[in-house]
Amino acid sequence: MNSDFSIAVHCVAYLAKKQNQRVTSEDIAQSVSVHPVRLRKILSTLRKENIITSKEGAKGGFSLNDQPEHITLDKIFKITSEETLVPKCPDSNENCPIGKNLSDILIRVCHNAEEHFLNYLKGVTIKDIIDEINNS
Amino acid sequence: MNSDFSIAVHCVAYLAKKQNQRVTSEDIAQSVSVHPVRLRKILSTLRKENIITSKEGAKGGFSLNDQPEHITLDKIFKITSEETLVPKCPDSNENCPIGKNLSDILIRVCHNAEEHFLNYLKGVTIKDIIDEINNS
DNA sequence: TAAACTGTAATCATTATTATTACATTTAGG
DNA sequence: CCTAAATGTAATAATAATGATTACAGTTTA
Repeated sequence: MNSDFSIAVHCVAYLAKKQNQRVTSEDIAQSVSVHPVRLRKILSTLRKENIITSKEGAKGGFSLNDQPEHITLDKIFKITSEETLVPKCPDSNENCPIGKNLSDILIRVCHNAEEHFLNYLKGVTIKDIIDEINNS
Repeated sequence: MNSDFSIAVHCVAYLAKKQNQRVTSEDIAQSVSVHPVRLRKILSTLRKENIITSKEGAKGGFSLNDQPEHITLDKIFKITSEETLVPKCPDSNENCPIGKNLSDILIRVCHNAEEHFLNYLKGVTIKDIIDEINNS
């Protein structure tokens, strides 16, 4: 798994802290310590999923579409990292009854386990994160 | 995440299919399509955790310690891949209140989510896997 | 029309993963 | 007691994934 998920959460939390302002990728990059181009790539997927809005050109930037209490972490995880908990099994031996069938079974099992992972994240909102930051 | 987990499950399922026999890493490698040295490294961690027994020398090899219905996948996951679902956050800006605190919070949240992932795997045994293979 | 932005493709650097080689050690069996 | 067949493990090499950077086109403000 790459760190797109944690970077995306960071971006969204940052935008939530600056609600109703327009923030540049340069600005967010300062906080996350990640290259602005990489951020824009991640922000771009968040925009396509309607989490944020972007505006090009001078005085452009990014802003949040929704209230922090309505944005749950499972949604961000799905956008950035869905199926990454499902292992890539090596292409095992087709002539072996175990090798032949195991990977499909394991993929299904891990997919179900990921659902439970996501279900927990569904209970955590960006507001929860912000609140925790404020209390620390 | 590397594929140690799925390889380990494959090994254990293979040994379960050949209960009471001693199987070589070469033999298992045939089924998994992975280099025997890599397998022995993974098998070595399974041995240290008492899942399997190994015997060196001629006529040596690996065998299962326990009944397939007593081996749950969460245990194998913990041995091979614990904490891999917890994102490595980039070292973000210490001077930014969000950057400073977010990674600890996210790590905790993902750790909890991983618990739910593991809890699901706890309900799946090697016997379940074998049964599914036999029915497919 | 210049400056400040986003959008995105392409390339390069770094890190993680996997395969392979090499060799020490153990054990069975003639 | 010697040889062949195994595990155990370190070290290196090859490959793949991740991340940073460069480059530049397009958009918008002033």
